[in-house]
Amino acid sequence: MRIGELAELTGVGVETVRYYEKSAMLSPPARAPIGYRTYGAAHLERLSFIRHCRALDMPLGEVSRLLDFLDHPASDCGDINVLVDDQLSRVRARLKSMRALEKQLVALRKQCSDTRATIDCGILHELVLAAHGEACARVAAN
Amino acid sequence: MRIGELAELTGVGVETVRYYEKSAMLSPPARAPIGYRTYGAAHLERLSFIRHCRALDMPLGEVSRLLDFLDHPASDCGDINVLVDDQLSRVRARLKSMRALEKQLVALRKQCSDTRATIDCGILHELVLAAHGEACARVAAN
DNA sequence: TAGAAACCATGTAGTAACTACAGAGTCAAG
DNA sequence: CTTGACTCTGTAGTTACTACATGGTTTCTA
Repeated sequence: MRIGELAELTGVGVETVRYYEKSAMLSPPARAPIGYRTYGAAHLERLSFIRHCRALDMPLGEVSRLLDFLDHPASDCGDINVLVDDQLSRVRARLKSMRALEKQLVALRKQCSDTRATIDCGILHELVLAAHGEACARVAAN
Repeated sequence: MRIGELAELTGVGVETVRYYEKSAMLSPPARAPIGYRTYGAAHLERLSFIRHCRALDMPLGEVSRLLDFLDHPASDCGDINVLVDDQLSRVRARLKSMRALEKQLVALRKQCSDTRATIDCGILHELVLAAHGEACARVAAN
């Protein structure tokens, strides 16, 4: 299988596959006499694994650690639990701040529902006021 | 006010202030005879505005557009509404995928609650199987 | 008043995870 | 036989910062 086919099957770009190889996520494949990369089923599995983890929003560094565990089946898996727990708390923290964000944006959007001059736009007013308030709070805190 | 004070008041790093200047988010300030940047209240307001928008997770490009609106108060504000709506849908899309993500991670975490050999780790098994399944689905789809 | 700590300046390079070329070689189809 | 699609390498761009390296200035302390 050449790089284009592998990329298609896994839904990533060709450049990304080469990038993964360069950053040691994928082992260098065999080469056809002419120099073209030649992949087999093992590479397909490994690349799918990487993409699945990335879909879970894991940083490549953590995916790399998981791959190490896969390559050393005798090792203890306690660290895997920790890794997943960490990922889960990152996701939850992010989720929390995104929810707050959504609320703020909805409130902001309510400030201006029709088209008028910028100078009268409730959204812009609101943003300026909020920013001003934050700056003052900081000044007062010092 | 020198750069350090401005940075402190707005809660950003000194380097970040210089970065904003370089990328034209902040206009170049006056300079003391010795070359030090000298800021006034206007810069403080503007930087606070930028940080507030960034806290709403807006890309700098959009913040820059909002600043343009601020600088041209006579313009029509319809585009501001669109901008905020776009930001809101980005946030909501992200929120949706994060929620799905959390579910998957929780399910994953359940696969392995105690320490055992990596080869028996339910999490790793699950990840491998899921990745395998995705790859097969893609192959079948073609 | 000397010296150290803290501040400021510029410019460059690093981060994450790709993405987008430029320039050149190879291959299959019409 | 040429056109288009594919591949190769290497470099540079993206976002929003952050971290030096190197050198000048100010301010505090002994």
